[in-house]
Amino acid sequence: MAEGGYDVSVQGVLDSPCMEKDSPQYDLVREHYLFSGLDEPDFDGLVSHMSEEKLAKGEVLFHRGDEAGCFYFLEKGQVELSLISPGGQKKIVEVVSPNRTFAEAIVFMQEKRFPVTAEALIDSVLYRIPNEFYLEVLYGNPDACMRLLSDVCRHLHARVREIERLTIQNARSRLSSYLLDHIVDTNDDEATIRLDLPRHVIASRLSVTPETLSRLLRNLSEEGILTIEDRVIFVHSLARLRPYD
Amino acid sequence: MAEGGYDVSVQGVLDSPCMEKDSPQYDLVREHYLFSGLDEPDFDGLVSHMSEEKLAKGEVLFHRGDEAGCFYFLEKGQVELSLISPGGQKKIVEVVSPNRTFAEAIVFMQEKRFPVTAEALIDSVLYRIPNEFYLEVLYGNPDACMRLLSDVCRHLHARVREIERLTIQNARSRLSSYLLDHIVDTNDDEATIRLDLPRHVIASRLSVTPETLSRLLRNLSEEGILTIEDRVIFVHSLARLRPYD
DNA sequence: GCACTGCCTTGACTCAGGTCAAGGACATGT
DNA sequence: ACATGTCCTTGACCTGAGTCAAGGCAGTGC
Repeated sequence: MAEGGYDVSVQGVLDSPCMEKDSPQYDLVREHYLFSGLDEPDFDGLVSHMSEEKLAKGEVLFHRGDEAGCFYFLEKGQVELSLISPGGQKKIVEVVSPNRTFAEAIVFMQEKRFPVTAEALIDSVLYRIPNEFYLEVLYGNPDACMRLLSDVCRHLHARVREIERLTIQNARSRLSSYLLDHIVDTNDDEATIRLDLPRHVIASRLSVTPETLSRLLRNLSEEGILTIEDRVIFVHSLARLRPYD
Repeated sequence: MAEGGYDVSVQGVLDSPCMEKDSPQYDLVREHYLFSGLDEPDFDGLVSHMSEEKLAKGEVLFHRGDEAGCFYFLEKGQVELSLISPGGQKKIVEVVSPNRTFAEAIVFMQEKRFPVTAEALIDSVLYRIPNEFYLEVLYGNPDACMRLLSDVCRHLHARVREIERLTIQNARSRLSSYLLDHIVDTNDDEATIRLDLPRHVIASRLSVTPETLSRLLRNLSEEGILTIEDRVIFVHSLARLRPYD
């Protein structure tokens, strides 16, 4: 499964030319911070070079090491970005949610190859944005440049925090951080959390095995810190959940 | 030791106004890719806002969380960038060598705080570059923008590779990668490596304890893969050193 | 209904790497 | 020469998290 040839071409889907002006999708993309700074002609020029791509659950958009000539805007679905070892071990670095771009850092990489593998977690729709056209637009647009810079720096910071979690926090603390990041509702010392991903995906994000994640959740539950109901978790004591080290 | 107040002011050294035009230092900074794209007036304007800073071994330049109004060019010395847990555990994320800038990604961070702590590993000399002036120059200079973008993306990629090493490689493989990255001379299947850092710093970079690093090196040596002479290592079989997974 | 498949949980066992404690090898100062 | 400090190595022991193997529990298809 971790094999798979390096298929640089589009996977099994035909590109449709582009999206309609003033369609809901058009507006969504327009609002993204990487594009909102562009003036209308620039943006429309860019849109005319975008193409839609549909991915079925489990389909791979690109493999790590593939030649990278574009980046993506996810319209709907969920896409995981992962690292895969020659031994077949997989680590999910990030899960992209709708209305977010990904792989935009590629635009400036010296080595134009994707550093991760992208695979659809559920059926997804995305727009492919060719690097060269975005670069062109960017060149004459300092504001857009600054936005992109700030975007990439945010990613960089997120990666540093991930390294921190991996090195100076244990599995339980990582889980706590994850849970605290996914609170949908809270009052006082209690909170409700909705897990929007299957357990094994969360496990990989946290760099533990599904078995360990399962045990950790059971421990927290046995300690009375939280109650689990399928994908919804009720935290009874945020103070006790919060990691110390 | 991991305590230390959040001292935002300059640590124990007076800023000298700036460096002389056409001094060797001036030329060195000028050649750095973040500045080489600037025209002379822009660069000189920037230089007039730079200030020199000297750090003694062990001195801290800034702590994680400190307000960040500038980034740095290291003229000489060695500076470690590290993460420190409340429990006092430290992880060295990067060691900066001379003629490199660091913390430049801060310029674009929404939250203007250093995400790491910077401490001199040996006596060091550096130049402080205020964000606002660099930003100003950058704004009118698409080439410099592109360089910075590519710089930040390189960092981003390095962090992704670090995450990869931490999650899908074991300690031995990480050490192998490190050694392979520090080859000074090689022919055929042999190589010479010079370690330019004390063992405990290398250990932290690899996210292992000094004890484990010591044992790993001994194992490799006992297996006949390499010979250790203080800070110089002779690899007898690169093939056997190279990590498999 | 029953089989099949995907996803999660549980228990028993293993092991890589951390912790703790005790030196050793140099360098520096007195 | 001797103390002191820093950095590194070694051994004995421990433990967090992985591995392996065996179910459990939907959901889907026949």
